[in-house]
Amino acid sequence: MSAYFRSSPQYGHQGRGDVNLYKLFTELCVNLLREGGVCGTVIPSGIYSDLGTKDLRELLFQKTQITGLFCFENRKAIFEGVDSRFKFVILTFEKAGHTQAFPAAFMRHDVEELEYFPQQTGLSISVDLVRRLSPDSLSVMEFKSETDVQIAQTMLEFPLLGEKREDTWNLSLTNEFHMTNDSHLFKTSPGPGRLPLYEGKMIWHFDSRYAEPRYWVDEKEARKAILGRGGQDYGQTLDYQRYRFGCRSITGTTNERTMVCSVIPKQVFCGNSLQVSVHDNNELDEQETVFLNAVMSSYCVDYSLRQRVATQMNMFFIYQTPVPRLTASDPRFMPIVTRAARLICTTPEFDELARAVGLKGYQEGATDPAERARLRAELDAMVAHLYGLTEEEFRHILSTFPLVKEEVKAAALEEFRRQANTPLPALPLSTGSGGKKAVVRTPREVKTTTPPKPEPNPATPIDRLEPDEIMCAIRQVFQAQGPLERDEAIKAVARELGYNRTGPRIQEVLDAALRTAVRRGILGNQGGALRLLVRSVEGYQREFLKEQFLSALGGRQWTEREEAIRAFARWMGFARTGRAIEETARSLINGLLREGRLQAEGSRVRRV
DNA sequence: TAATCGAATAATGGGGCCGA
DNA sequence: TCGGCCCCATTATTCGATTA
Repeated sequence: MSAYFRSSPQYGHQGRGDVNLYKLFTELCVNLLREGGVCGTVIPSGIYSDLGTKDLRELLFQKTQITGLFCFENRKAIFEGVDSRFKFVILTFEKAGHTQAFPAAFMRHDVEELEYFPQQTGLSISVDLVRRLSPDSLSVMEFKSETDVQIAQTMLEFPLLGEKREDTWNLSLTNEFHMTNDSHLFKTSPGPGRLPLYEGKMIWHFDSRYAEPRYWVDEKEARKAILGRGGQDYGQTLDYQRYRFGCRSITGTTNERTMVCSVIPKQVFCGNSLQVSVHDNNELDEQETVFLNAVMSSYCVDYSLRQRVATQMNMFFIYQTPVPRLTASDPRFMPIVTRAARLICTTPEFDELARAVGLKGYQEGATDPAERARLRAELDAMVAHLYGLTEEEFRHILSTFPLVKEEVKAAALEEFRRQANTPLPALPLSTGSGGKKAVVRTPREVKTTTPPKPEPNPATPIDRLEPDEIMCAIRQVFQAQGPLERDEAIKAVARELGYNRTGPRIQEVLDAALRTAVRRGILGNQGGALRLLVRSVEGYQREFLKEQFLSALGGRQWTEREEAIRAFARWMGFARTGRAIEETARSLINGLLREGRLQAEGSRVRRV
């Protein structure tokens, strides 16, 4: 049966995964429609989230105009006998043209709401945004408000975790042992030569002993299984002998937390309900593992994943999460690492890890519940700042965790506010009253080829700074701080550029730069205060961007495309030319070429 | 052949409701 | 007030399938 469907030309968009009636049916609907015909169908939510429906989404985006994606949860037993957490979609589309944006509503409980959809409920999601958020799967995130879209775009300033980078660490996940396929290896009692088998339920945030193990594995047998039949065991260090990042693969969006992860001790094996990081190519060192764990444990990342995941924390979801991949060369790195390490390293098995991040030993781990709560609030706030979120946005994120205690959320928010006023201490470790100060090791040499952020040289006179460098500083400041009066703004930008005093010359230059920023649509003037107009490049009108692109290009000289894109990004104040900017700029170039406002020769372009 | 994803099904324990 | 029962949240297990 499945062979028939897989080979049928009329079912050419079924993609990977199981043959599934609703998938077949959806494609059939598209095929049967005449041009201009419309279709409405009730199907499982997998249509917008699963990897196996990627091709179908592509088909719907390209061959139809989607007129509605209304998703409801079966909480109120709209379909009897179906699990309450199962989600369905009422999908409507017209076979005409293609979809640029579509109205969507998620996690509704009452079908009556359909009456007001999409006029009064729901929001518009652009296909372009879907492509940027989920380049690998085209899965649609479950946005419930414009704030969600905004936050997603802000977070997208950082590279997706699955993107392999030369200049920083990378994450690759694996399932070590399969609970079914490898069950012959599992013993039900500990013994000499046996190591515990960790499962998902055994961990919680910063806690790798949340429950006791059920199974043990003979180390020799396990090594043999890991190395496979061909692999030689000459005593080499395998991943289980390192500290690893591990996360639960069984989860749910209505659970207290959706992303549950921790650093796993050495000398344990992991079942497939606990996916772990791969280290055999030095992808991640110990400090970076701790850093990754801190970021992944945060409400920010969890919130992002909750909008994608159903019940399985699949790897492709994790790989499509934007994560700031800081290294020890960044001043914000160690404050996060040391705090997270104090939460993780509370037992002797983490002594080595504690030392690797600069603590004296596991004795410096935080065991007092109040202190642990404080450290967690600090970490969550730090990560929220790292992502460049506003207080409103962070508040919104916290509000999407109804099962988390109010006081925990309040502490995180309060800490967020405090950190907004007081920059983070470089050496964080105040271990409470009477506690000893920890020593932080000098950051190790990082294997970065390019420094993550070019530090402005404070010695450079302001007149000699590149104008675009000032634009980037302006965007940076407003991204971090929100609306500012003109005078405050000048001071803040000056500080960002490394000037401690704002003399008359600096004031003059920066005042002019702020006006330029308004002209370029970076800032807006609202009631006397300046504020960031648009956080990321896709918030702009396309026509406006085309003008800006041409302006950034300057005269009629030939410019390499790459260089032109970079110049455009700086012109708009974006210090990093991320994927979003890159894609937008390429599309602008194509548009301008079509309109004859730009000409191309090989890889170079110039104004006409 | 290992890695990975997807779907169906199930066990368990707590909380709350309800009738005796 | 108490016991039974159902719902919900949580945490899986198992099987089927494709793809690199």
